[in-house]
Parts: sequence; structure tokens; C-alpha cells
Amino acid sequence: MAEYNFKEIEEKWQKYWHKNKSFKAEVSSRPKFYCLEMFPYPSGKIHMGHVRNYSIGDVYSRYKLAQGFNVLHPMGFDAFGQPAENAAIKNKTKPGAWTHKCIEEMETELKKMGLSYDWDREVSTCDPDYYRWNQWIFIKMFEKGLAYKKASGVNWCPSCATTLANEEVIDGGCWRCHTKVEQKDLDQWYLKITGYKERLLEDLNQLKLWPERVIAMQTNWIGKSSGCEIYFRRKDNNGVIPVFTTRADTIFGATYIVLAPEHPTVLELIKGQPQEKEVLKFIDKVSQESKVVRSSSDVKKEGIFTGSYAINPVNNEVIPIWVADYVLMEYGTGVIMAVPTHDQRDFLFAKEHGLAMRVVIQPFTQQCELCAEDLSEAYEGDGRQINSAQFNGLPNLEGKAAIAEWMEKTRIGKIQTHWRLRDWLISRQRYWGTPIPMIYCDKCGVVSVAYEDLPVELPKDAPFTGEGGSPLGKVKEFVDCFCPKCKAKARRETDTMATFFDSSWYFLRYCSPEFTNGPFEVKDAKYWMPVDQYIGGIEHAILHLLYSRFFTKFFKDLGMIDFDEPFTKLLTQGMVLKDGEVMSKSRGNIVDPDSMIQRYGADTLRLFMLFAAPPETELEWDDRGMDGAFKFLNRVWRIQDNLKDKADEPVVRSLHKAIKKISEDMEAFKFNTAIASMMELVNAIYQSGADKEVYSKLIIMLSPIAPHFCEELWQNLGNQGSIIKAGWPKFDQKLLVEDTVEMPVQINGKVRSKISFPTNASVEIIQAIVAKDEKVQQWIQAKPIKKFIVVPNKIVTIVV
RNA sequence: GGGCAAGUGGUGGAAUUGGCAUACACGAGAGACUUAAAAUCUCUUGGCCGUAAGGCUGUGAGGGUUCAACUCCCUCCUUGCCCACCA
Repeated sequence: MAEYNFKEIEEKWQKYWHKNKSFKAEVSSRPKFYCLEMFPYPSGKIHMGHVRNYSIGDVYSRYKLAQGFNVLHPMGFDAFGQPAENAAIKNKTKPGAWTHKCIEEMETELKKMGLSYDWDREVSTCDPDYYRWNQWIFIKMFEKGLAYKKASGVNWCPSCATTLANEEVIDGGCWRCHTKVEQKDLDQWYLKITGYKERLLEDLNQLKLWPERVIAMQTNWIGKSSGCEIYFRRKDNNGVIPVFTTRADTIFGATYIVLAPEHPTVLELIKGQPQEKEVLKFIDKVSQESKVVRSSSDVKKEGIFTGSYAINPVNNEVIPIWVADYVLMEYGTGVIMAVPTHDQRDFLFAKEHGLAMRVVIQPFTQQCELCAEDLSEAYEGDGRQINSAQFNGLPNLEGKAAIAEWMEKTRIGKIQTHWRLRDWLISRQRYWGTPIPMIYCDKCGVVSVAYEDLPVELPKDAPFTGEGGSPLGKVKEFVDCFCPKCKAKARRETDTMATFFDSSWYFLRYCSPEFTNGPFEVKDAKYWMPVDQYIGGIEHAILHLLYSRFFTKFFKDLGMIDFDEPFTKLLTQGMVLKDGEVMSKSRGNIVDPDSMIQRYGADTLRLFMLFAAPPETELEWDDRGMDGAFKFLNRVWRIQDNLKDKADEPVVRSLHKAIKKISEDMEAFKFNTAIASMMELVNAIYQSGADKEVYSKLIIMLSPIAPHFCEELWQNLGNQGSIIKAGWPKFDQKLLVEDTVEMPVQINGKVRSKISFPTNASVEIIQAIVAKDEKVQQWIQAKPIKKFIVVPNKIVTIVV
């Protein structure tokens, strides 16, 4: 037979699959399997991260296909976003043209990998047929009160006159011109994801097949914390200042309270005080700082006394009210009670400004009473309540509950839950995104575009330079419109949607990509959804997955679907490293997948990617590993010339053991050990030869990993049609059991002999055989046997 | 600071979940084939002692549980990822 010519073979079978629509998925009565990999941003070139992600998904998908499932395996492009605008500015093209060119190039590269996609279902989020449904969803949310507009602080570069994402603020300056970034209030569109916070948290329990750490990350992000709201009264006018705390047990140690600089009450508190001017100056200074600067951890905490006092409701103590930058308006009530003895930040702040401290929790191990003067840092551990009136002596965890209950009864406070999760800001002052389908009418106010007028299409020409705010605002034909209600002249919203919106429901669109009466056809989604296996990078563990879960729940509430969670099983693949570092342009350590395909072929690249490491862990790129993978394929290739009429029994047994192991491994995404088992089988074949039967089963099992290669061998063996239809091999249980097993014999924990025993021999028989073994007797000598342990077919242990 | 992973030969990684540590591969070494090289095939390959048989030792460090620990428990170290003035 000729040599393995991967170039010819890969082109041939890619054409074959395309021509025969081998991976076309259609609704049927067979059990379905929806296998999905996160769709890429079309940068034009695929990188090794893509290769890994899509190889993993493709192998699993093909494996499920071989098992007889009706597999849906689609691909598309997350095509809106900033890079297209940047590229357009740089190359003087249009974002649309640039993006479409990139999509084409990327498709070509993906197709060269031999991925089993149903390309007929391809979606692209920048296509009006796609984004009109973004707009449709947005309007539905608006109608349900889940989309709303609110003024909010954004990072603002005064020189470029544009908003900046947090990532674009570098050392407090604009990434482009280094001008100091300011905070500016702008009216922005939000989605009320907080309306779903309980369900988003609760339903994480349903996700038994998600990695634990993703569940942990989502849980932290939603950030439910139970505590108390405590009402401090103002000394001057009895006004109430609510404070949120999770440490009600320390309330007797609260020696001052601190407001966030943005807190509206601050202005009242300082009015007429001698400090007024100074405090205003301080607030102004803080507000100039961008969030990024303010929250960088090593910056010293700064604050100032307001001149006013509050009353601690549990002991009627008069305590000062301060303002400090380390208190955040967005969390809790924007006010904290400071307990310097039991919170490190408060401790440092109190030391700095000479504020009072009182110990109220005594460590259990401490005998004599702990004094504030003795502390060199805050004591944040558990202990016994002291200086806490009627609660003295209680362990603080009991104290926390008792105090909370007492405060609620006496109406000093209220048991309360706070959440970290914020509403989702989706407005972007950019061009290359889905236009938010809203209209401003002088008479009717904010009105949504009529459904029949969707999509609101992006104007083909917009003057964008990356500077000076929203490009759509400069397109008169776009902005000028009529109010859908009163038909008067009106103004169109010029913000576009954050691209996370687009990717929050694309998995539903794949179910019926051509559907024109809604984002997806209900009956198709009913068959295909939820996604059985989702595969992607850990970097999407929080936002993308959370937003997708949110949208799914929203669709359920609209009655369009009947499940809570979109992704039954999730696999987060590890990154591809080179010399221990992440491959990236800036590091200059990129290995280009296309050049590897040129040199070795896609099958070798896929094989190496899957063999080098388990999918979840990081993968160290190794050129020599590619040689190894290529060598293995050639080794398999050569077998076809030396087939016997009938394989020896040991090889047949090896085959059946391999089928069992490989099937289990494929199911569990242990592709690296599955491949190792195939290599072992090949080694066995090299020892004593294979027949057509053994060889056929080997290449069927290898076919999800090296599909072109195996198709060719399958055909060489005289089969008609594709190996896809061959079906996954089954193993014969009888061939797995040998008559005898070799078991190690341990004496006092050390292996001293290896003896062959009949399979499943009884303890008595084993004892009798062991008694005749010279080596064992040598080690036991005449010492009495204390214990004789047999782990069936595994190990024999003797203790003397 | 909080959370989650992980740490095994020269390298990537295995280990049926408490049962022979290092499967499989890379690399290295030796041999066969060859005029030669490449390719291919076969063998060796954790460390120490030993001519050998064999022995001792060995999974980040230290302790513990057990007949038996890479695996479980405690303390510590290191690396990676995510979150973070979160009250």
C-alpha cells in the first residue's frame, strides 16, 4: 500500500463529508445529543486554544454519533465587538467587511481541521437575521421591566470624549492617550439580572455535572451574604442611618460609622459644620479617581470626620460619623459600622486617626480579658462575647444569632440578606453591535420599536474614528425617526448592546437557525435543548455562563421552553502553553495551527492535542510530541499490509480489553489514556499480528480522533461508505476474564513474590499455593502468621 | 485577604479511587537492517549499593491513621487560576 499521504486524504474526505452532508442534523425520533463548543470571535486566524477546544468537542461528538445518537454539533461566529472597529480605523475599511472576511478565513481554517459540524446551521451574530432577535428579546425584557435606563458612573476619557471599559484604564489613564480617566454619569441601559438572583443561585444545585470550581465562582459572583441591617440614629435630628453587617456579634464594639463618599446623606451631615469645605474637597478628590484606581488594594485608606455624630442603638453610645474611600456605595447600604478590634481595615483606619476601640470577642484560648491596647492587629476569629451587656459569655456565633433576633424584636435592626450581584450594564457607545431598539419621543417618552419594524439595522456608513462618543449618533438618517405611538418626529437610541447579549442565547438559535417568527422555533428547541455537553474556556466561567442561564430562565418565564438550565454538562478545557507560558502575541510564542496542518496534517494535530494532556488541564506544546503522534499514525497505517487470516487469541483478548477501556475513557473525556490504550493494542499487534476484524475495530475507535485517516483505511479495507456509519464496537465480557491472574504477595508491606493463581481463587486455595512458594517461605521463615489478607485478583498480604 | 485547583522520572503524563508507583509517549542509550544516513524494527532506561542474584530507597516537606497511602487526616511550603477595600 502507498505511504500515508495526509494532504491528499484530508482533502478527499473533507470533500466527501461536505458533499454527502455527513453531519446534517435533523429532528427525529432517535435520542438526541447536543454537543456544543463555545463559538469563536472571528479574528481571522484560529489559534491553538481553538484547535484544542474544537478537537475535544469534535471527538466527543463523533463518538456519540458512532454510538447511534442523533447528534447536533453546530458552529457559528460571535461577530460583533470592538476589534472590528479598531481594525477598521487602522485599515480604513468597514467593520462589516472586515468581519466577513475574517469569518471566511476562519471557516476555511476550521474546515481544514475536519470538524464534524453541520455547517448548514451556522449563525453569525452580526447578521441582521440574528441580531433582530436580540432586539426582539430586549423589547420583551423591556416590557417585563427587566430592561431599564439609569444614570451610572462610567470611566470617561475627557481627551478622547469616550467611555472606557475597565480593561482600557491603565494606571488610571486612558489606554490610548494616557489622559487621566474621570468618572462621569451617563444614562445607560441595564438588564435586571438581579431579579433572577435567587433562581440563579438555587438552580446551581441542578448542575451536578458542572466542574465544582465553576459552581464556586458563580456562587461567589452572586454573593449572597446574610446579615443584619442596623439602624443608627443621627444625634442631631433623629434621622436614621442604616448599616449592613454580617458581624452583628460585634455591634457592641462599633465605635464609629463610616459613609461612602458618594452617600447622599453626607451632604446633610456636613452642612454648617466647620469641616464642610474640607469634606467636600475630599469627596471631590475621590470622585475624580476611577474605580480601577480606587479599588487597587495597596492604596492607603483615606477618610475624614464629618463633624456629626450617631448613636449606637444597642448601648446608646455617641459615636463619630466619618467618610472614607474604602466604603463602597454599591455594596450594602453604603455605610459601615466600624469595629476596629475585629476588622483589620477598621483597625488600621482607627489607628491612623486615633479613634476609639473596644474588644467584644475574646478568643476561647485567652484567659485574662483582652484589651484593645494589646492588639497589634484586629482579631477576626471566633470567641466569647465580652463587653456586650446581656450577651456576655456566649460564643460569638450564638451571640450573632441572639443579637440579631433581639435587634429585630426591639426594632433596632432587621435580619437581612445582601447580594453582590449587580444589574447588567449593556449600553455601549460603539458602532459594531446590535442597536438597542428604543426611540425617544418628546411626548411619549421612551418607546420600544414596534416588532414589525425589526430589525433596526446598522447604517452601512458611520463615521467612526474611535473618538468622540457614539458613532451612530452622527448618522442623521439613523437617529431621525418617528414615534411608534404618536407618529411624531422622534430620536433613536444610539447605544449598541454589549456583545455578551449576543452570546447569551445563540445555542437556542442553532436549533432553528432559519426561523423567521421568533428567536427559535419552540418545537425544535424542545427536541434539541438543553445542550448535553458544553465545552469552552474557563475564562467564561462567570459572565457568559451566568448570562446564558439568565436568558434561559427568562425564556422559560415567557413559556417558550420548559427547562431551567441551558447546559447539562460543562467541560472547561485548559490553556495551551509554550515553555510554561500562555501562548500569546505579546509573548511572541505562538505556534500557528495552520503551519502544523501543512506539515503533519490535521489528524496528527488532533491526536497530539488529545494525547498530550487531559482536556481540563493545561497543555504544554511540544514539537517533538507532534513527531510522536505522526509516528503512531504511520505505525497504524502500516498494519494494513500485513493482515493475517485469523488473529491469535491474546491479541483478540487485548482488543476486547481495549474496547472496554477506550469506551469508558471516551465517555469520561479521558482521551489521553484512551489513546494510550490504542497504542498498547498496536504494540500487541506488532508482536503477533492482527486480522481484519481486530484492525477494523481499532480504526473505528481511532476514527473520532483521526477521522480522515481512519476513513481512508476503512475504505482500503474494502468497506463502502463512511466509517461514521460503522457503529461503536462492543466488547465480549467472556474474553476479558483470564483463567489465571498473577498477584503480588506482600510480606509486612513489601512485595516479595509474584505468583499465578486461578482467577477468583478462594482464600484457602491461595494459602495453600502460597505455602509452597519458596520466596515467600524464605521471608516468613518460621514466624507465626498474624494476618492473611486477600484482595480478590489484586494482591495477597501476609503480616508476620 | 477569600475561594478553587495542582505539586509523581530528564520531559508530557498514568495509577481500576486505599491494593505491584511511574502505563502510554517524548528524550537518551544499545542492537538489527543499510556502503552510509534517514526511516523502520527490537531491547534498556527513577535513584543508590552490587559483577550478579538481589537489597535499600523513592510521588513538594514534616507528622498521623492503616496489613497496605500518590490516594485519607493534621501542619507547612510552592505554583497556577478566579474573586476582592463586599462590611
